[in-house]
Amino acid sequence: MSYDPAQSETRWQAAWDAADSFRALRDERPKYYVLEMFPYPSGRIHMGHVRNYTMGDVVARYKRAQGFSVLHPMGWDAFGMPAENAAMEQGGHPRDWTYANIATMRDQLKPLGLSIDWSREFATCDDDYVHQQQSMFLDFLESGLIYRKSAMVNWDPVDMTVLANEQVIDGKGWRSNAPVERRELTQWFFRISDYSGELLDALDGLDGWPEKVRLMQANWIGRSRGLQFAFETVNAPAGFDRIEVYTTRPDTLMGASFAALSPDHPLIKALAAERPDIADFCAECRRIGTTEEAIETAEKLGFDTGLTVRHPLDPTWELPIWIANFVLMDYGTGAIFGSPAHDERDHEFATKYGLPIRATFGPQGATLEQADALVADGPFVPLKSEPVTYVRGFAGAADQTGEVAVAAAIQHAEAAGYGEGVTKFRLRDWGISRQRYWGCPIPVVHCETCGTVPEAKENLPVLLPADVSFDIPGNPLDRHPTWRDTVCPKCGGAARRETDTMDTFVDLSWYYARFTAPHAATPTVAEDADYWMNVDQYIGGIEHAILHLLYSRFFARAMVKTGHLPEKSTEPFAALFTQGMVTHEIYLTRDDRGRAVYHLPEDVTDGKLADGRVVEIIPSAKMSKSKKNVVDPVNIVENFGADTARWFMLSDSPPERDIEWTASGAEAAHRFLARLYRQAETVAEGAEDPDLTRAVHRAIDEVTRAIEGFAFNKAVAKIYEIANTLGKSPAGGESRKWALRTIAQLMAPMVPHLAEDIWQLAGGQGLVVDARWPVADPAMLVDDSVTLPIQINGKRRAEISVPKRYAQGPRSRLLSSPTKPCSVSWMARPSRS
RNA sequence: GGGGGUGUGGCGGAAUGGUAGACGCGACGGAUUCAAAAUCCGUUUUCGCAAGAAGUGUCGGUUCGAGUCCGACCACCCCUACCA
Repeated sequence: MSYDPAQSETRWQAAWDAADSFRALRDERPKYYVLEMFPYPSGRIHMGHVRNYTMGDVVARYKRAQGFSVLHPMGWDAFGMPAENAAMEQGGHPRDWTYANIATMRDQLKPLGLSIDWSREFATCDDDYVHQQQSMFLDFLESGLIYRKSAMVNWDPVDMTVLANEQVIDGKGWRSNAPVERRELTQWFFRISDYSGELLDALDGLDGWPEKVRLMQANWIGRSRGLQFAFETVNAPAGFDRIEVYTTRPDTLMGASFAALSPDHPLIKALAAERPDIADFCAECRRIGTTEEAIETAEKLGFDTGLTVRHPLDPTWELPIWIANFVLMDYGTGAIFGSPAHDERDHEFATKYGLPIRATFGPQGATLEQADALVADGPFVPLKSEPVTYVRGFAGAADQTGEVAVAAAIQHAEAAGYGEGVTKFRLRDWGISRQRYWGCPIPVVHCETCGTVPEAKENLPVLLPADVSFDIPGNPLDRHPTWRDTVCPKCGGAARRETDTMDTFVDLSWYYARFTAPHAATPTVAEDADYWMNVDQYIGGIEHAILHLLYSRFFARAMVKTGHLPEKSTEPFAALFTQGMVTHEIYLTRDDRGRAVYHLPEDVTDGKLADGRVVEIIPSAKMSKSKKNVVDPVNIVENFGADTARWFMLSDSPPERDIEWTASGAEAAHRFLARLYRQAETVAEGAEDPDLTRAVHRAIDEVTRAIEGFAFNKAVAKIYEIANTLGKSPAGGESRKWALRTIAQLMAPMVPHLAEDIWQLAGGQGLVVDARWPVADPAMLVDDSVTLPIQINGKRRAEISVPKRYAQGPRSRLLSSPTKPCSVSWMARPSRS
């Protein structure tokens, strides 16, 4: 028999199924919950999935062998636009498309031999999941966590839907790539901004998260401390006596030269109604505001309204009110004061429109004249921590840092009563309304008499109607009278259903909790959540560092508040690991017009096509269909077996870094597995080889530490090493079999099928999947005799072999020599190799 | 503009402040074979026949000793961006 992955992988998967090995059970063992971000059922699994789920599987199997009761589930992120787009393009129903894809992908995933408890599988579009999510929505609504407001939204004219700020990239829709327009719509919002401070502060406690992700979230939440105060207007229309302004640099108040308002500011809107020139300017700003060139070139546009405001520190000092396209209505108050001397943007604006530029401070020791001269050509913007000299100060000392001056200015404003210190966050409330069909319906009705009324819980789930068509853009729910028209649960009168559905990020914000009790009649079950939560290790792509993870952290808090999760689940993910992408070279040739023509990897051999043409090679790019640099995992599994794909995914590159898939690497992985299989088959007579025994113990120690540290590439290297050692060892009989069995155990998390083969060939009892993780004997980790390198002035000059007991003690000595002193040192640890 | 990260052989990458280049790929040589594939045994940082010397982006510093710590610079990558 030779290594036959097709046959043996099927066999061992059947054996695990028969033994129900991976069912997650609540018992007396300590629990371990490992979760990989679940896939969107696009239709086929790709190499990124293989890498993600292999890593999770290594952790799951390793923890299982260590005696933990492991929860390792799988499900489907099944709502979303691609299903609807497919229905539009090819006909059919999004539900059918989605469930067919799930079936295909499940069939592709299962041969990988992942230790998943498939009994917990669900899709977010399952009626049951929709039901529980709607039920929680009603609880959140009742707790005041959800509200409805009219808001300017980002409207994607192609997908005909609202986008979250986060889904707008460079002014374009994240999916359609169409320039986003602004529209005013009544929308449902989650009050995530109420939790801004908490979500930010709690980042400090997430020790198991990458620093990078914590930073990205902190920047996204964006806390700033500043002064909010009001300008008194001079000749503004009635109702606009005061204009609220927010600034993080109140210390520059004496350098103010103008007030700038957003084109969307209420005062400007009021003026625009009267004045066509202002209306025209605002329309122009809106148009430019969403195109990509505007963001690139960022030209500052302003319009002088002719109105003025009084300076808060000097009522006789009037500042002009300008409309400025760079002032955003949804940050701060939509109004600022311009301080051109100390702000790049304000300086550009003031220069363009001939507004005064007055320095508030200059370099230490500067006079008023020097400071003013300095800022004439450009703004003076030192670090806030740098001491400067205030030449137009009004609070605190003349010589102080910006930080101190800001605090003093806030104190001054509060004492004098013209303003107060406030902390603001960049984080907006989370708008979840989507004008799409294929999502979780928002369980609310609009009644003519009672207004907006939550659907009664006994009427849940509100399921999507099946008879819909996608031949015209827009939301089919809007034009489905029998579904849309309903009765008010409060008064029984005629009412209309809410036709918006929820952002799919809502579905993703609690699936990890649902896995703890996936088929329960309530969203969660206290005992199950209490036992399984939190997720001990979460694994996924860095692209979810902000949105998904931040929303989930908010959602967990909302679930704690509404009693759906225990208090300890405020932070649901104890540890997070973000894995790198799978990349591949891109192969292309040029057509007669010089345009790129891409070629599939299987069509290229040694840099040439079958017809002999040489291809251009672009190194390491993310696998993408359009560039044709994709390798289908299904083919790899068919040709080499799942273990080869898994082994390659774990070798070479550290898990957090990108890995380049190469055909030669995959073949090498396969060769190694086959060689090891042959070694296990070979019956060798012989005695114990103490060197091998020691090497095996060392391997146990090193592989264990590598897996613990998420350094799977090092674990793989150590297994290569011990396999090479075994190949050269004269050991035979039981001692050799023990070595083989131990190697099988060490490999089992990575290549579980081959591990079972070897375990069996080497006389292991039962399944290796049920074997307890081996423990290294500390006494075997040190050699009796060690080779110590001798350094002279840090350079290796010699090595000596000494009995272990002499390899202790001082590490270096300073010696005198006839010419100059030199240091001789020796390492108190054994030589490598 | 702001924030973060990374620079080590031909390549992916190893190295608790203590022998730089583990392990793998590729390449080269040999064995086996009629031949090839597969397999097995070697060699493979550079210069040098050798002894030896140099060597972790560049320049400095700390240290008996620096890929690792500190400072400056260079290059590349990622994220983010009119945030008042």
